Amino acid sequence: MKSESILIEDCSQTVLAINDTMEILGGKWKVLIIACLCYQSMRYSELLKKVQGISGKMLSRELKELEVNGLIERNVLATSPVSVAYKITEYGKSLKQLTQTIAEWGLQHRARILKGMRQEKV
Amino acid sequence: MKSESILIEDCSQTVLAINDTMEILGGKWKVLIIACLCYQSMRYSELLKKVQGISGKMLSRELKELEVNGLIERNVLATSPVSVAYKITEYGKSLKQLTQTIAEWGLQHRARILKGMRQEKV
DNA sequence: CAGGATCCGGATTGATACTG
DNA sequence: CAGTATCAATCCGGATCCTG
Repeated sequence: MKSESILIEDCSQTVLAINDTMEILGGKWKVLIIACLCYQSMRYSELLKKVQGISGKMLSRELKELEVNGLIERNVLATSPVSVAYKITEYGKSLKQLTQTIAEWGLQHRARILKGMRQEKV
Repeated sequence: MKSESILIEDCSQTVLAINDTMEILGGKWKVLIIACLCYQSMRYSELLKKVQGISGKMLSRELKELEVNGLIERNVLATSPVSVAYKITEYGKSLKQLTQTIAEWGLQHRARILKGMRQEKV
């Protein structure tokens, strides 16, 4: 019941809210793509390298969905063979905190694993 | 190499870190389950109701994985027909921030949609 | 280079029935 | 109540080929 950040007090509300987010960011790749684009705009081929393991098909599919949802912007550049730059929108930037939180937890988790999981304070 | 909050400066590092998190929280349900259990311990049947849409099979499977990863704890209660209480562990609580961030974004997103998406500041 | 179309195997998940 | 087992449908996603 804090004010500040909207903090939801009800569990059911939280479930609904999380589902909403999931609908947009669900799947295996969207968060990764957003995270990358939060660092800098990239072209298709660059993303293909950065987002480890994604296939071309998946990448274009996910990019399209993100674009539809207004999280990223697509710009075709009139270069020699044609290149396409993807950049995050202002709205998309609202996800930066989220991606960072996820990444940070991942780091901490890894650190914990490497430490051999000592001090299990369960 | 900052101290404080580990803030990752490299995009590739972020991708790896996010993948680590995904391995633990991937799928459609784990975040929801964790979020619920962050509010209070619950029994199987309670979770089944709270986590809208999940099937019994999925619920028990996900719970098992979360338990293996040390995020939740399972306690069989010697009640009449037998009930099982699930509670979050200390380690699991480290995900609370994450679930809240996700939920808050979902709320904001919904608010934005309802507003008819005015002021598209793209 | 960007990305659509197609084919296809494997992973996910739901329904249902069953157990302790 | 808290699961497990089985079957079947679906979806995910990779490989490959093709276009502009």
